[in-house]
Amino acid sequence: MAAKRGGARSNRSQRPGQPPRPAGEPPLSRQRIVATAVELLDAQGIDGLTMRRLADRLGSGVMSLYWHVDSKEDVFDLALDAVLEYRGSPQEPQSEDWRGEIVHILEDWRASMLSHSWSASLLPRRALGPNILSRLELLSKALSRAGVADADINAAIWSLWNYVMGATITRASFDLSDDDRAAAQQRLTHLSERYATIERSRLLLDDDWDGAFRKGLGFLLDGLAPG
Amino acid sequence: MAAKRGGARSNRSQRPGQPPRPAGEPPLSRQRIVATAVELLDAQGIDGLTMRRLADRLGSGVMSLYWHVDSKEDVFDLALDAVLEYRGSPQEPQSEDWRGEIVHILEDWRASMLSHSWSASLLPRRALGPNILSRLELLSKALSRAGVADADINAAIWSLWNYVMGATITRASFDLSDDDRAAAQQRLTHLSERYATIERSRLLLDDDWDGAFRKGLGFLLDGLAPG
DNA sequence: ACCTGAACACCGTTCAAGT
DNA sequence: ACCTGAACACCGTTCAAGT
Repeated sequence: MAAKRGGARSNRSQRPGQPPRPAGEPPLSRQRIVATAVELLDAQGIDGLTMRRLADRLGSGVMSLYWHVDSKEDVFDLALDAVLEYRGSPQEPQSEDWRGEIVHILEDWRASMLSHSWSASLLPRRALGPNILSRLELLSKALSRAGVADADINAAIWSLWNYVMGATITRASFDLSDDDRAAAQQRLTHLSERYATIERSRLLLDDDWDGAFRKGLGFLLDGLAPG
Repeated sequence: MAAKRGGARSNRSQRPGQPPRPAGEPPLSRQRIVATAVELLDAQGIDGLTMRRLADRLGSGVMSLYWHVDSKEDVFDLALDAVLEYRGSPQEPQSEDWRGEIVHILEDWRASMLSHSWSASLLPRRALGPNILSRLELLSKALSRAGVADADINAAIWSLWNYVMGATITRASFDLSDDDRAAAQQRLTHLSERYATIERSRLLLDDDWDGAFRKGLGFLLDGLAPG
């Protein structure tokens, strides 16, 4: 068994086309681990991230990771927050267009998550890193400036958060399965007496995700700050 | 190694206080598997569901499950949809209060998911089972009756879906970690120049989840069908 | 301070076989 | 038609040890 294990490991570290890491390999660090985890997640999805594979990519032993990181769970948290760094100009033009500003903040948030589609499925499990908090802060300020009453601010923030997270998660999960969607709509047609209404409106085939996101956000903002 | 395995198995099937299943054990079935999976998920959470543990609870060998079920993924799908069965009276009183009706549908949806908190974290990965579709159908009909224009119906459905799913996922994940939330708010205070606004509004300590849900839903419905 | 390999206690699923 | 055990190819993490 030990021999078999050994064989498997050497297969892994001699991946075809991947020469052994040069001796000048930079030392392990929390940062390098997180960056590589994001790469791996982008390439292989959520189930593709394995402490063993991560270590391989970094050219180190598995257990070396645990010096810099508490657990796999920790890696997930760090990767999620890393991907949510806000890259907008810190000094916004302070326009009068508060509504455009809020829409921009939320569309950017959604876009950041959609460009790393695993991030949506990571959300339900985890905590609020500094980059998420920064975005919430930004949003809160914009809502204040827009004149939302103090008593309504938290509810407004959570409403928008809920909407964005729901939309992003939905979009990311449906994206994986265009065929599934077609098949589902097919099933609907087949059972059309049970699902007559959503069959007729072609709910599952509508694929203008960006448009639907904007439209729904519009409804919500109308409700939040009428006039 | 074979011996060790055997030992582990017999430990498992002789859990303390759990007599061996009587010979009259009902036969395995898809239904029984799903029901037991839900039990197990309720008791142990998402990481607690294991094909091996599931088989143990059912008094069968692991591989017997695979006759009735395609994969673990399949079990997740079935468990999620099982928990979303709609238990309302099929013949609603058809009230004039369309808004109350919609609120009821969505609060019931949220409540169903929150009473099986693992269901929220399952959402991002998966498909639309019959019970989910039924709820969408119900919602669609209510929106029609409320006078939402046909052209807006799909956007309205997805907006409400996004909101409910986002709210449920957020609530379920924050529920696990009251301490984390307090710690996070603590951190905020400590770095208060960066997060001044959300620190002041005590965003992370606000725990009237039900109230926030209803309030935000109100905003959204105001936007969806003003007047 | 930082990195390591061996070992432990698990996983999901394939396969060939049993009834 | 339905159920099974052995085996395969993995996991995350503990631990004692190395530099």
